[in-house]
Amino acid sequence: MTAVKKARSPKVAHASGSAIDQVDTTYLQTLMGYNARRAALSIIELFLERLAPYGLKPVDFSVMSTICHNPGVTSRQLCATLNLLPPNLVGLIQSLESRGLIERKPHPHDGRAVGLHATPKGQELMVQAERTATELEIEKTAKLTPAQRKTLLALLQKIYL
Amino acid sequence: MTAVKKARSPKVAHASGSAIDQVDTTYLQTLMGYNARRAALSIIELFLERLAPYGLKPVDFSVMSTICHNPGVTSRQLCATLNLLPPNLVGLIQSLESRGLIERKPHPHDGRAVGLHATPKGQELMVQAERTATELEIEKTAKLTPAQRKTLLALLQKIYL
DNA sequence: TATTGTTATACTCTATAACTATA
DNA sequence: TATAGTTATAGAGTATAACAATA
Repeated sequence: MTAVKKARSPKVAHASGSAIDQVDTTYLQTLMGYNARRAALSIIELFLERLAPYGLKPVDFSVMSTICHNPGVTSRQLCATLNLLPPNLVGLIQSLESRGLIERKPHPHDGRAVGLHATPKGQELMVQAERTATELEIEKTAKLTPAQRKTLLALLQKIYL
Repeated sequence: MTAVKKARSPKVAHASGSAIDQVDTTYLQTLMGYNARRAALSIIELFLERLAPYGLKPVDFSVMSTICHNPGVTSRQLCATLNLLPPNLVGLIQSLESRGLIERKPHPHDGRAVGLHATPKGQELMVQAERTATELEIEKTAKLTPAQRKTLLALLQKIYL
């Protein structure tokens, strides 16, 4: 069930003039980066469709979710946590604020920083959005048992955390 | 060991004026898309460094690797296999050709199509590049046992294949 | 009529340098 | 001096529409 086929050496080749009917990706499938990227893009494709009604793309969603679960979090903390660059967060935050989903309040101890808080409207949106996201993910991972799903999450976190 | 903590509801919040010291990402960590993307980006980051000497980025690498293992493969087949769009492959193929890594030969049965073949130079480069990629991946997944690594690959493929 | 490969182009995402205000 | 937030901008990646040549 977890068997992985041996990758073919690049030197092994078909005759020069023959056509390929079935493309062999055995080697690429041995690479974690390739598989993780393909799996992520597959999920994100559906994510974009399902979350479009909320006006949220993956990064917007992760930022909003993190703000909801961490009221008062700063931009810098968001960047460090979600691996974003500060300049790329500025417009995103402004957009969320102008939509009335978040508020910027002065930081309690640091006059340079700004605490980000979800408004009631933003909180309500995210309750629905998170429900939608979780549902979509369960659909996309339908071939996995709940135990396999837990295992997969834990193993992925061992790579990037 | 594979335990997954319960996600906190978005409604649960700290007091409005308090600062966040440790950012809670419990909910995002329950999402496969988030974890797969973070893991992929973590691996790709090192991939870019290590494969830069070969002049190969992830997409170049996957295209070259697929051509090596499938001599005579067409652009369309590459697009379908690697989930790329034809217009975005044109410049990439031209670049690989001008570097002397691949050759374009007429397709045996289809006058519209062009068969792509790795040159000896391209094959030699890819033997080294694939070795480097495999090494880097083993480093990045060092926290996983070989059995866990196999499991992870198989589970990811259940999502996107 | 459908498909392969191509061109042109637009849009999004990501990255870098430099500035200001505060610590 | 270092850090938070910001601005401007450049580069890479990804997307759509339309075309010529061939099936």
